[in-house]
Amino acid sequence: MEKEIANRLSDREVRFTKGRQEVIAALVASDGPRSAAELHTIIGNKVPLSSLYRSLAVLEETGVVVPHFATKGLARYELAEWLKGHHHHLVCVDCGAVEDVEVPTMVERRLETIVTEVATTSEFLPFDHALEIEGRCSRCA
Amino acid sequence: MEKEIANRLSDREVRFTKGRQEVIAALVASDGPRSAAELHTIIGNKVPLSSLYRSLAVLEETGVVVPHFATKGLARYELAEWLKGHHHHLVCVDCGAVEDVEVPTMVERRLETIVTEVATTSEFLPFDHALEIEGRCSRCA
DNA sequence: TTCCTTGCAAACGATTTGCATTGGA
DNA sequence: TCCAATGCAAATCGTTTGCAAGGAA
Repeated sequence: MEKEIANRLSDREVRFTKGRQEVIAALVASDGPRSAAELHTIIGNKVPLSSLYRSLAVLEETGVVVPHFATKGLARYELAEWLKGHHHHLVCVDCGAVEDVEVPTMVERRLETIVTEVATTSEFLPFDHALEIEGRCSRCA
Repeated sequence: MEKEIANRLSDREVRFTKGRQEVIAALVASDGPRSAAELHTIIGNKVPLSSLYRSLAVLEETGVVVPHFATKGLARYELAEWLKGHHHHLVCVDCGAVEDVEVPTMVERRLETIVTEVATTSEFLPFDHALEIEGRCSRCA
């Protein structure tokens, strides 16, 4: 996976520096989106936050990571769909943790059908959808 | 609708002051969630932002409004479901505007089925769900 | 009077930026 | 060599809070 990312960056003449590699490694190891502060901790406080934000900005512009906003004023980042596959999120209303869920292809198809149906009733051109399931995670239940 | 809100507040011994009424009026007139800054403009810059935030906090605690986070970590508020009904959102990837969509009951049922199916495969107790449809709105298309 | 609410300004946390320095092709 | 990437500190943005003044019960 780091290989595909390296190629993507080099195609766009963007360097895959050490700092950027650490961000990617941290995201690959995560089972859900992570905020800059969380990544900062995971990486071990080596990389200053400002550099982390800069790495995330570059990776976002290159289409490698994508921001996600589910809980109060915090951007969390995750690998783009072409890297980690299409998925949805379980958002804990108590602790704010966000976890990925894979949805079986069959179910995903039904969901796409719904999205199409909903969008045709409005003047809106849909490209994507996100299903956020809110509830309580196993730790908070 | 303002009547139901007034009752809810008085039941909880919370005053329905002029500032709070203006926030509600602005939200009732909107077709999607609105940020504090947007409400500030709609209301006409009369109410200072800090008071607006305080009104929103009280209305949120009383269950009259709910926050929504779709773009750039900006909080946008809308009337709670018991007031405006269950609905979903169309999020424009260009301008960031968020608009409500009503989903026919039949379709909504299918969506609930999907949510239940997805959640049973994980240790997660779902109470609610939000379907965000990302695309381009009629103005940006 | 006694709380609750407001306005203003200052404080806050998350994120961004300017600038001088470092590092890679 | 030369431009991009970094670290640090200061700035910015959205949001929150302390405090003194205003208003309702």
